[in-house]
Amino acid sequence: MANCLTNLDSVQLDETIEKELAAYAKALGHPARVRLLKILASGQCLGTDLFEQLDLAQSTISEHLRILRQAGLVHAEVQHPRTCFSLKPEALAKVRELFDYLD
Amino acid sequence: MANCLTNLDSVQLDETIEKELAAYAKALGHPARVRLLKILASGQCLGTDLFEQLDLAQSTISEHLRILRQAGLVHAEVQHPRTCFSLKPEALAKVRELFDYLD
DNA sequence: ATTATTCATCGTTATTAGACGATAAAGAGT
DNA sequence: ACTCTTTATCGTCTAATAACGATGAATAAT
Repeated sequence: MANCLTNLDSVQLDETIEKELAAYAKALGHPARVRLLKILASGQCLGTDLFEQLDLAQSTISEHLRILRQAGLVHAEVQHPRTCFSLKPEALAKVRELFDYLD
Repeated sequence: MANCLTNLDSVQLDETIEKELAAYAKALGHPARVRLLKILASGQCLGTDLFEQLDLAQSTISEHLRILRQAGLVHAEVQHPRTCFSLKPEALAKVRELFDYLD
């Protein structure tokens, strides 16, 4: 068993961080949502434009955007009949910070 | 619609990266798996020790470990009857690198 | 008032994920 | 050969996810 870790007590576990990181990761856990974030990373964008960049039904993309919004990664500003989507400026930094928990 | 992005053509999309990042993120998308990674980040560990750190059935944790292995985040070295689990050294760096795609 | 546009939501279906207990497998030690 | 320990796998159940088409809601423009 080689030099396996003996004192696991010294590992500082934080359930809150674990849940937060997992929630962000889950939101990122689909290629379509990664693509949406990538597009939004270069500037805010209307729904119609986003719909053109993915080979999925409008309703499906809308659902992915809802998941990203709910995770706090994306912001939506309604200007009927359009909606302007944007990456939440602090979002990526927050994910990186949480990810550092694993170091 | 303010200053919404006009030329989406300039956004460089990479489907391979999107899939890779999504796959890693999916593997990270559960609090139990984040915890397992956190523990392994401080050193390799036998299954029995891991099982004590989570309030889940042994079979469930084994399944989470399988997912982490399959995602390339964790390595398992069998030394019957035990298995020594360890974080793949390059794994976290790889995730960070992929995450930079979103910048 | 009517229409056109855009995005969200609903209803449905199929697939995947998460959990558990029970069982199997694989040696190590007796 | 048998037993013990440890981890993986199986079978089952429930819940969540992903996808679609169709419909609904909200307003600006006609």
